[in-house]
This record gives sequence, C-alpha cells and structure tokens, in this order.
Amino acid sequence: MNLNEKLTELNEKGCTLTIQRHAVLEYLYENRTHPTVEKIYYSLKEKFSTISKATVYNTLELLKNYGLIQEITIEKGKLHFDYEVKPHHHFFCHRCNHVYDVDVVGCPLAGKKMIDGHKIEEMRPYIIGTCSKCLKKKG
Amino acid sequence: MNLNEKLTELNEKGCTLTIQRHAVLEYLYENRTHPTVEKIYYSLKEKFSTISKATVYNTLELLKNYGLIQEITIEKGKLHFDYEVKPHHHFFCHRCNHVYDVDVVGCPLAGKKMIDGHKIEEMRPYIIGTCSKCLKKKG
DNA sequence: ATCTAACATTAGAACAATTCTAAGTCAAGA
DNA sequence: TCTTGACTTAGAATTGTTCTAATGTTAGAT
Repeated sequence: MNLNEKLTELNEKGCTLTIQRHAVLEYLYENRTHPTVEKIYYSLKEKFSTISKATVYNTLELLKNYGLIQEITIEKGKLHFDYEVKPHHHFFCHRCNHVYDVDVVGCPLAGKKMIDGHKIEEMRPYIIGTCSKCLKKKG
Repeated sequence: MNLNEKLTELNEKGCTLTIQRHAVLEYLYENRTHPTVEKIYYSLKEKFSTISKATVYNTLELLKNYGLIQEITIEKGKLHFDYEVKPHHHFFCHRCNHVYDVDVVGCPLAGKKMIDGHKIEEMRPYIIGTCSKCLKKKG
C-alpha cells in the first residue's frame, strides 16, 4: 500500500490531514528502517522546526489505530514504528540495536482469529539475536 | 526445571547465591503470572523490607543472562518476566494488561539457529488482543 | 468572506520506568 | 583480623512517554 493510498484512506475515514500527519506518514514511507520515536522526531524537526514530541506521539498513535502503521515493542523501553503492516517477523540485533524484517512462511497462526478463547488482534513475532553484520565484526 | 535445579545451576556456574537472588528466582517460581518489575519489587519488599529496586533489576538481568528466566517486552514501556524459558507464545490483553501463556505447535522457526544470515538467540512470539475474560465483560 | 466550535499543535512540565552512583555491607582467603 | 572483590542499598539521574494549558488551524454554517 503506497503513501497516497494510505493518505486517501485516512481522509476518507474523516481524519484531518494536517501537514504534521502527512510528514510523519511520509517519513515512515521513506524510511523503512523501523525508526524509534526519537529518530522520527529529530528527523522531522529538520524540516518542521516547531513540530513537537507530543504531536509525533499523538500522530503515531493515531496512525496505528487506523491500522496504517505498526508499533514494534521489540526493544526494551522504546518504541519503533514500521510503515509496513502486512504480517511479517522482526529480528532485533542486541549488538547494534537494529531491527530487520524477516520473512517466515508457514506460521500456524496465520489468519487465526482466536486462540484459547482469546481474540487475536495483532501478531508480533520477534526474534532476538546477532545480525549478519555484527557476526562479521566479531570474527 | 524446578527451583532447586536452577539454583544449583547458578551456583555451579560460579554465581554467588545471595538471599536476594534466591528470593527473586523463588518469587518467579511461585508466581507464574508474568509479573512486572514493579510487582516483583513491591512483593519482595513485604518480606525483605530493605531490598532495593537496583538489586531487583540487576538480579533479573543476571538471571536472564544465565538463561534461567525470560524477559518479556510485550507491554509498551515496561518489562515482564517469566520463570519458564521453554519456547512458548505470549498473549497480551490490551484491556486488562494481563500476559497469558499460549501453546502453538508447528512453528516453522522451532529449532532454527539462523535466519537470513542472522544468528537466532531468542524467540519472542507475541500475540496482542482481548482475552477471554475481557470478551465476556464486554457483552 | 467571516464566525465559530471542534479539533490539532505546541512547549514544557509531569510522570513512569530504568539505570547510575557512591557509600556501605558482606564473605572468603591471606 | 585485614584485605579484596563482589553485592546491596538509597536515592539521584536519565530516558522515554504522557499530560496540560495556551495557542493555532480547520471545516462547516451563516
């Protein structure tokens, strides 16, 4: 789903399309590195010097609630965000703190709506380890 | 793996078995509710009134590094811990903030050591939604 | 085009979770 | 007993997130 499709969807659902909301979504569209809130905030500050942290947090929460972006709680104590909402796994390298996308096929939970009587609304399959780049550094 | 086995393993690996470390591990052994650090700290305070937060954090980190307990980053901004380290999924209810164990068989990642050139050290399969108890409350 | 009410943004304070620090305690070996 | 190193403590500091009150913006009604 490209940027314009998401912006249109937001608009059609009655959400005001402010310059800040546009900027946050566009930033995530252009930066598929699973940035933290801090990273998003300081990057946007370069273009929009008066943007506030509260707006960034509010906007990320809003976009998440519209199902247009994904929140990632893989790193202890800080949030990352992902433009891509299609189900996929995330790999976190505890050496460089980088989040990678990984594709895993054949997940038995795919498409399931319920488990043990609980209603499934979101999947967050996280994998922790050392990434290929950091493995090379070591040796 | 029962409590004594874990304590013995700690000891054999040369780790000093202080009363605080014993207490933290025992608390997790007896409370399989995936408690937060705050919960662990205040519960232990009742028995050991001078135990400090730093010790609880240090001990949880130490036990985690020995592979004896599992850290859970399913809830935004706060840590939960689990005595059980055998691979299993966690379900988080965003209404009551409770963490449940769920068994999922047939995970294609089970036993895998590598993915996309990254070294897998830990799996954290999280599922978010509304738990069976909260579903009943609603209606 | 103007008004207005609802909504959005801002700056910074407040809050919550975690980590750090420096002083004190404890245990084991010389 | 003294020393050394490891552990714990209390509280300060830091970090990440949320709240607040004032200000700014928008869309719809007139």
